[in-house]
Amino acid sequence: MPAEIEAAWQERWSKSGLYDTPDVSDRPNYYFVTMFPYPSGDLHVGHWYAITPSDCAARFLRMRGHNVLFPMGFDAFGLPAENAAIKRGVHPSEGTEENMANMRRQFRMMGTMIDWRREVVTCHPDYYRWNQWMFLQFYERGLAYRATAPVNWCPKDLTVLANEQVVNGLCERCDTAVEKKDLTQWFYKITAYADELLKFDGLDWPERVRVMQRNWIGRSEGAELEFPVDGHEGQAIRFFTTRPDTIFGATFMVVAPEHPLVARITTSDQRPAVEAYVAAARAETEIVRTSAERPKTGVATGAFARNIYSGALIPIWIADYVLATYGTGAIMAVPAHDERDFAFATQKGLEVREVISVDGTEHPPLALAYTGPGLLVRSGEWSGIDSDTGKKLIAENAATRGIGGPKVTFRLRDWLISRQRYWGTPIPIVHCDRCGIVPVPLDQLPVVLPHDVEFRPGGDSPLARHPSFSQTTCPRCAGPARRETDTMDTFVDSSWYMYRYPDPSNDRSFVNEEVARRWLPVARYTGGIEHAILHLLYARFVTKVLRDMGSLWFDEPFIHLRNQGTIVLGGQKMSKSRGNVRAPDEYVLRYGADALRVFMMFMGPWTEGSDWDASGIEGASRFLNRVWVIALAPTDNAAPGDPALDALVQRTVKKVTADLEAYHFNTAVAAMMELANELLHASGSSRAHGVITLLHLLAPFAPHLTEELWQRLGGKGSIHERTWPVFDATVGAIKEITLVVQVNGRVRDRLTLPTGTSEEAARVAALASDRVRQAIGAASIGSVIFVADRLVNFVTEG
RNA sequence: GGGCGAGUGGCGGAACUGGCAUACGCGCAAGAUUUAGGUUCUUGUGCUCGAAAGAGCGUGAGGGUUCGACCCCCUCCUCGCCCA
Repeated sequence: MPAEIEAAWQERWSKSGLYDTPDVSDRPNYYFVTMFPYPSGDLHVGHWYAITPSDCAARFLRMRGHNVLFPMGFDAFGLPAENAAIKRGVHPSEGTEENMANMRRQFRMMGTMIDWRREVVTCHPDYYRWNQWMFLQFYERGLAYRATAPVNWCPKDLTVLANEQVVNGLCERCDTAVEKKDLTQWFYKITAYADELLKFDGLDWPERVRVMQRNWIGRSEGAELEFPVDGHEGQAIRFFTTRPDTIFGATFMVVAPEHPLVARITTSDQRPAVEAYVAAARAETEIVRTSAERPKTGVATGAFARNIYSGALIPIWIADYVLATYGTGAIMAVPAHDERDFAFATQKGLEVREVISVDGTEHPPLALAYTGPGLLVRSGEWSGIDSDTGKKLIAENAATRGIGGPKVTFRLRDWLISRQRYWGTPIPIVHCDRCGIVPVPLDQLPVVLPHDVEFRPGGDSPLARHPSFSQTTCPRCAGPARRETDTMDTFVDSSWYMYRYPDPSNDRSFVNEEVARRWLPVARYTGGIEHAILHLLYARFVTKVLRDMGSLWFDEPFIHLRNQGTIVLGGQKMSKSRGNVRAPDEYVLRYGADALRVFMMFMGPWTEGSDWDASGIEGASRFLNRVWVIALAPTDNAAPGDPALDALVQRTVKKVTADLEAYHFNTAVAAMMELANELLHASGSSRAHGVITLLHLLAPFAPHLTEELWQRLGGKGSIHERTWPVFDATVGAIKEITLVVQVNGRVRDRLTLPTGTSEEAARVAALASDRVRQAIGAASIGSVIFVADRLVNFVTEG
């Protein structure tokens, strides 16, 4: 039954173009985007959980008078399709197209208000040519560059990864331990925007996400300095420290085993131990090396540096807890004021020298590192000043001595965008023996991904083996040249797709400015919290670059952001790669899409996520059946109205409206259930009005059922084009309240009184209650607490 | 280790700004309708004592502030996320 009604309405909506959103209308435009999926083949329950509440919110805004654009597309490049090609011989484009066709069908089945005319598919050349265009613009501005660096390599996916794609030292996709490799790769210079990316002014974003991005960017202020290596004229070890105020306490140095100076300064008697240690450290992963629980290991190089502040000669050690890829790959160790240095010093018997003291006096040997603020002691001319001032003064002093100075560092690294894989956007670069790196001229875009490639497990990218693709002529000198065969990280594709929906088929620019000005930036964006760093940070970066290029006029892509929680099954996030997905199709077949939609929104607070337990869908289904029965039951309109029911209807309008504004779908559904329960037993004109109002409130949640009932009840046009009910405060006013009567904080009675009853009247009414009098007994009343329309509390004395 | 969030019936969860704890739903029990099952409807459903009226206890544990605490403060436990 629901399935038939639903399919019929989907068909009619599609034919009538109900969800085709015009660029210009008599209503204000509102751009609502929810994250597009990777075309993995099926929309599972997790996708429904992400999308149907967003659709509900978009429909709500539409009924409130906005011209809402709610588009959808596919993040269609990526590894799974290519891995399937290697395993099963299906070309990635075929598999992807098939998957997208199936998922479009499923999207329709959900009853979403997606405007499919604006679909964006990132693996189509008319989309990815703009990836290439942007790359060339970035290149021209020095924001895309090629460099050799130790990069993250996933030995299973056979490609490099961006820092953001390495989670606890494991590949974000396949949980394989990531290795470090020195490779020449393409980067986007996101660090150039590090400071601006720390600002979230004017954004309505969850605090959590902002904190995560701030942590990821990891700005730290300090100083970069150098200490000369004793006995090695002209050699110095540069290091960054956030605590230049503790420099007099630097009693040794630690450099990464991979540090270039290690081989040069190691003394001959230490050489065998150092070489063995370096070899062992190289074999370890970063997670193991930096784990706080792991005992600190290290070997002395035999060399010494001069702490030019304290004047001491301090030993230089190598230890694997210092990473070559962070900062300068070397630190000054201040065991008295850093926990890791303290642990290392204790273990190796190195000197601990206190230089920061809470009370300004020196203490006996410390049992623990003191990492807090204090006064400098044993710090030469700076002794006695506070540590914050000390940081500043010593950093400045280093600058005057020509050995460094104040410095701000970031944890954020540049975004590594090259991937040694086939199924992605080709990087539009030609390598010419004569001219070097030559960008592909703009009029030659797109550089189309060739279709006829050979997929083989392992080894290099299929593009590198494709002769007519890789062999080309240099655009500059017309001599023989090679094309770049790396493709772009798919996060490049998704970093700007929201700018393409308004004008998806434009072949002159990525978006027409006039159209763009009608929609951009995104007013509301919803999606999974797992994208808090990666996708959202990249999208912000790309937006800022496009702004600086003059292509966009705003600073941030997404003004308002909310994240749904994750759907968990068997203790794990539901996802195809984890093999714990539940298909919605069987539920849709049995209960209908509306029931599944309502259930997903009713399960719990959307922003918190939930464990998947399908048994509750019965409740949603019963509720919708009840609405059906109530709506179609004959009503005697001549019968007198019921003010209490009218009031409940109005309060439900208020509650559902407020809840939808706040993404509290679960309590909105609960409120509508309560109203339905009342309507079931009501009759007369109030009931008829209540039914119509309920259908409007329910329309964004259950679009098919409400549309069908609206039509059956003789409504004109689509219910989805109707105006959202407005709360009538006069009708909805609460006329009677339950006053709780407490004696000494314990509830002794409840009285029904008119709203606004005065303290005096409430007191009198309360004391008229036998139960209250009994509870007070012989005691005398001390004070009386009165909260209007809520409670009166008698506090007794003696 | 640091930061953030969370912990409420058998289960999912609700509770405005410190004011009736457990709305709404699932499940369960009893009843009505039905040949039966299913559907639907009604009633009940935190724990303890009690025939009942009612009383006491009760929001992870312990303490505090307050007339009054799921809510605020302190200590601790557990889980999740981010950072190290």
